[in-house]
Amino acid sequence: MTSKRLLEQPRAGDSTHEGGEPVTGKASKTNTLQEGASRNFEISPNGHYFTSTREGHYIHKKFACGREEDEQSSGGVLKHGCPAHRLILNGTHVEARIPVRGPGEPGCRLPSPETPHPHTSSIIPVPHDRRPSGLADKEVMAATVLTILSTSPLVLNPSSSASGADLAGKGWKESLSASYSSSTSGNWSWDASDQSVPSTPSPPLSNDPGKSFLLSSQSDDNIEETESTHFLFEDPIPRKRKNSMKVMFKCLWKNCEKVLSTSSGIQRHIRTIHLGRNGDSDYSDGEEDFYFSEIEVNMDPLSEGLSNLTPTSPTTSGPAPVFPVLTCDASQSEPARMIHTPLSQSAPSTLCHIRTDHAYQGPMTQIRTVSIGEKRQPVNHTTVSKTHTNTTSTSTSKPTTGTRKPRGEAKKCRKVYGMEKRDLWCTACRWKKACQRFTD
DNA sequence: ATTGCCGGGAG
DNA sequence: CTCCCGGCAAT
Repeated sequence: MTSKRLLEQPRAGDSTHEGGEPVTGKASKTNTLQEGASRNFEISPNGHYFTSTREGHYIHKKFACGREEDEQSSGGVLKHGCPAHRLILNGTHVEARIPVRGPGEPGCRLPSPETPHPHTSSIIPVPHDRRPSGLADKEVMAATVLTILSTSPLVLNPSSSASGADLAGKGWKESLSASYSSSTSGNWSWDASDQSVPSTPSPPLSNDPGKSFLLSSQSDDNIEETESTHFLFEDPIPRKRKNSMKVMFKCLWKNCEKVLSTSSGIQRHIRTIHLGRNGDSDYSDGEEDFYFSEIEVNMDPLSEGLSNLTPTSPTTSGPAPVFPVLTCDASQSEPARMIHTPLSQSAPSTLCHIRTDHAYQGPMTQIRTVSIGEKRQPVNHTTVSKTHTNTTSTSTSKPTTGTRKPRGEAKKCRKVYGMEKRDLWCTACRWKKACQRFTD
C-alpha cells in the first residue's frame, strides 16, 4: 500500500520546497552537466568551415588568410589578404593563390574600397573593347550576359551586340585580373589564377561581371536604400564562383544596407563608417566581421526571379564556399558559423546564432535588427521550407510524437537520489512527470 | 535494460 | 488538484 510513501513525511514541505538541503548540493552537478550544452556547433577548428556541421563538408574552405596574416602580420588591416584560397565549387576545384608578400605588404591591401565614390559602379572596368572572340559556347553566355546587362544600366555601354557581351564577361575579367592582380590586391587573383595557367583560355564563369550587377540590385534586398548597393567594384571579388552565384557582403548595421563585393571592402566600410575607426591605420580586431554577412546571390538570369529562394540549386553547397574572409581573423573559435551554410538551416537562424556568439565579443546591438531583416537568406539555402519551420518554432526537433521532450541530459532525481530516497525527489519525479528540479 | 516523462486514471 | 502508474521513447 501506500505505506512506503508515508515515510516521506519527515519533511512535509518537500513538495513545496524542493530546495531542501540536498538540492543545494545537487545544483552543482547540474552545472556540470550543462557544460555539454554548448557543443552545439562544431565548427572547424582551423580553417575549415563546415557550415553545417553534420552535413557539411561541402565547403572545404581553407583559408589561410586571415589567420595566417594575423599571426604574422604586423598590423595589416586587411587580414584578408589571403595567400591562398581554395574553393570547391560544384566539384570544381578552384585554387587561387596569391603571391604572398611580406606581412605588412601593401599588396595585400585593397585599393580602397573606401568608397570615395560611392557611385563608382559606373566606373566598372567594363570591357569596352571587347574583342571578338567567337566562341561557340560563349554565345550562350553572351545571351545571358546581355540579359543581365540590359537589366543594369550601368553597364550598357558599348554593347554592340551579343558578341560584345560575351566579351564583356571575359574581357572584363581578364582585364581585372591583369590589372588587379598585379597592382592591387592579392586577393583577387584567385581567379586569375592559377599560376599554372597564365593565360586563361576559357573563363569558367563568364557571368561574373554581370552578376555583380544583378546581385546588387537584387541582393540588397533593398528595401531600404535603393542605392544601397554600391558595390565597389574596385575589388573584384575573388571568391566563389558559381555560374550563377555571387558572393557579396552586406553591412549589417541597422540602417545600412550597404553591399560590397569584397569582404575587405565591407570591413573597411564598417570600420570606418560605423565603428569610427581609421580604416587603415588601426588594425582590426575583427570586430567588423560581426557586422556584416556575406550573401550569395543567384545571378542566373533565368531563375533570377525565383532566385531568392533557390540560390543554388542542388548543391547549394557548392557555392558554399562562402568563404573565409569573414572570419578570418575574428573568430578563431568559431569561424565558420558565420558563413551561411547552404544546408544549414540557415539562414535566419544561422545569423541569429552568429550574432549571439559574437555578442560576447562586441557590441551587437545592431545585429539583432539585421537578422530580422535578413532576407537574404533565401540565398543560401535551398531548404527553405525547412528553415522557415525552424525559425518559427524553436524546438524543431520533435519529429515524432507531437510533444515529447528530447530528454535532458541531466540526471534527474531518480538517478541522483536513487529509488531508495525517493522522498527526496522532486514532486514531478515522484509522479513520473518531467523533473522540475534538474531541468535541462 | 534503464531512465525520463507523457497521458491518463483514481481519489 | 494531488498522487500514481502504464507505457513508450530515448538512451
